[in-house]
Amino acid sequence: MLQIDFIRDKKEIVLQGLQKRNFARAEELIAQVLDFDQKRREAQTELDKVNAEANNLAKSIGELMKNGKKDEAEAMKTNSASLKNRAKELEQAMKDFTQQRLEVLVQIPNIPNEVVPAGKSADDNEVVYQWGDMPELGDWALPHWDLIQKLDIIDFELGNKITGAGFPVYKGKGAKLQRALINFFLDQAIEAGYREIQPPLLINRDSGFGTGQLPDKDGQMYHATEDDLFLIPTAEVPITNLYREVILNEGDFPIKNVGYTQCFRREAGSWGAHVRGLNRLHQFDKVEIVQIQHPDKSYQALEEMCAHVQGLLEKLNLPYRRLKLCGGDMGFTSALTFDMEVFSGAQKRWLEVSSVSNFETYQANRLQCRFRPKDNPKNIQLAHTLNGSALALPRIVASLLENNQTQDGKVKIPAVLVPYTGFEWIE
RNA sequence: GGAGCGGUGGCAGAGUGGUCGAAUGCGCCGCACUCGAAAUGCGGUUUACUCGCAAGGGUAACGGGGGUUCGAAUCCCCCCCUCUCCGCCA
Repeated sequence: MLQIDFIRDKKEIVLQGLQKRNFARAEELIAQVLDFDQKRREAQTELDKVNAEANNLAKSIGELMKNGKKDEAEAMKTNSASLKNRAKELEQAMKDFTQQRLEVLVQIPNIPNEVVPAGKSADDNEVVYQWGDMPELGDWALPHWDLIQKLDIIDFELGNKITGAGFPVYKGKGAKLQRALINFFLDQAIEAGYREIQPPLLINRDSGFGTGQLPDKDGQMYHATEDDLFLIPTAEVPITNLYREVILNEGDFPIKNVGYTQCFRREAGSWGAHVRGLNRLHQFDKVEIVQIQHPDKSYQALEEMCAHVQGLLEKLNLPYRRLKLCGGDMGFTSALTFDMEVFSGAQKRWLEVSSVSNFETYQANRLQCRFRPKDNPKNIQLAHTLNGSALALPRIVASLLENNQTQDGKVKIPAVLVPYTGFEWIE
């Protein structure tokens, strides 16, 4: 969430930024936040005074007791009763205003970076880079959902039996291909200086709040109600939360972690004709890179992360394009997001396979992830958080299968993966 | 799931009603000594909110919440978590 001080001091900048997102309720919510904030401060100022008075009184009574002046002490006690009542009222008021302020604050999205283009929907995203040759496939080319059935490597019917739609079963070379991709992505990230993390797949409410999934997006996560835990929608959640309520030293930067996890998404209400096959699943595999950075270096890091992701796609020889998301299409918590889309030759569609974002201090403020500047250790500041998929597997698999299929019904494995798969062809 | 122990500052660890935001040790920072370093000595070293142009004040926090009391780290109640043992089990 945005920092209250920033909203107080730079209200115009906040409003301008929110406008770029086409965030309709900006004026209203900002006014509410400032109002609750004002009331909260007034309550605190008075509460502090009352408490100070009560503290002094208690001290005096203590002195009198010690000196045996019991009568005088008793006389003062009545005074403190009324102070106590007043303090209770004020404390309640403080709590209420703080809570109300928070409730509004979490409804306000991040302010887009100045380079973010204005726009309303995915149609307004900017293609900033494109790489690779478009696959030239004949009419014989099959979409991946037909291919996987023919090759018998991924089974949706079995998944339906075990769980339900969107939970595929990977079999034989299909399973091995998954494992190969995961290992390839992890190895590449480690080589790029990331530390591998294996986090829990269930998270508590504090973690969900820290990265922004809670309070509003709980409907998108699977909920283990008995223990009030949530299945992670992405490794971003546990890995970023490693740094919740942490004060880092400036020398700790850059912090670069990578994790492979399965991801679970309810995807409520988002099913349709264009999400056939592997295009959208409830459970899928993803390797995620997460950085915690000094504010001065975070955009450099963002570029580095994009370059890493693009390098992976190039090594897999998948034609892709890089999009700079417009204000209207960006995620709630992001300040700048680049999406990578791969062209899938038989569906003849661009598929999003990665989303790389800088959240600046928006997540860090929720997480309370901060650092001490070297030159001024007292001046503790919020860090910047970033993350990106590197990469999400299902659509990579879909495009690999489609683009690398041959007319006689086989699929060629990209050379970089062969050491991981142990085979060159799926047939 | 049952029983027990515990939860205090960066860490370890004292503190069982007031003068305790908290001893002591370690760590860390600064200074002195030294050619330099080590050792030693001295000083400093939590965070949040808030008032103030500033200097500098105030308040809160000892797992979380509530209560008793003029006054709570300390007493009482509820909850959470760690650890140990038992049970179950990969």
